[in-house]
Amino acid sequence: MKISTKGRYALIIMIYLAQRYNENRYITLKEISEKEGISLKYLEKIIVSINKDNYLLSQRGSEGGYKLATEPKNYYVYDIITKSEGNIAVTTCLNASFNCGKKAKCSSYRLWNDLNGVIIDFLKSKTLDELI
Amino acid sequence: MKISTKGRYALIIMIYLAQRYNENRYITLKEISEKEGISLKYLEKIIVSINKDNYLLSQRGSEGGYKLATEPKNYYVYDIITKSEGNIAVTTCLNASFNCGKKAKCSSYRLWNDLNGVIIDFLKSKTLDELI
DNA sequence: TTGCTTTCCTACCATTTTGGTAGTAAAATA
DNA sequence: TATTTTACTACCAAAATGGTAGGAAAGCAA
Repeated sequence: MKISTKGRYALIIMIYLAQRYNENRYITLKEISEKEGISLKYLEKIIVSINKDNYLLSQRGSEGGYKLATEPKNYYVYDIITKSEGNIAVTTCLNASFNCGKKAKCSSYRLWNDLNGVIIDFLKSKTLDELI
Repeated sequence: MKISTKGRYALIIMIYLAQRYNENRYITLKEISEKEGISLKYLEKIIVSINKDNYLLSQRGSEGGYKLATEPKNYYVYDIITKSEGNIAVTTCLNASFNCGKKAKCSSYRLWNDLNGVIIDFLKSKTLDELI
């Protein structure tokens, strides 16, 4: 029942970028790595998964790095976590591919589904601008 | 970000017992194992962790088994899950032993702490009688 | 008192997930 | 052209997950 370091570090990266949104510059992972004390190589791997569908703006070479593509208020924690962690369903039995043959009439299933809803609602209610 | 089979099966066991609370008999794990299609040996291991502090009534030998010690409405899903899964903190950084040196001023920390609160409140609001 | 049943207890283990590291290619800039 | 930085691929050790196996202890029935 844990959000792993992928999700946690992803949020740290995004908060770091959001706090510097007004500086309007590309921020290197090297800088984030040094300031936050997280391995550069691991950050690289994590940001690649966040940056699917060009969620961020990125630029290679010197003076390159990453920055938010739009204002912090448009970035939902829910999206950051699902991009970095993948499916966050609270039990495997919530996955469509899981087939125990009694979902509709299973009271456990309904409970986990409700809990999942509560978690998703919470994460969707939070944006980066609330966190900076 | 998952509740493992331990927690899921623990809840299945408890719902099974709760549904038969009025029969006022000891129910064997063999019966639950066959009805729910879960390995007997694994259920044994799981129920031992649930049954800490005599959370249930148990009896060995023939005509033995397990039953609820009190009415289903007195069993909270929160207790069932924490007994079977252990600490359910949503991130490792919520644990007291985790020391990054900036908890109070960390906006990520506050977010995870709030999420954790939402989850705990939900699980504490559900009792077995609501699930049967 | 002898089986049989059922919980209780301790080990063990294969597979998957987590939390990274390493190396290199490609692009951009100075 | 050298340097910087992202982008991509492969690998790996340690921990967690999801069990299995074997037997001891206790209680009931015949």
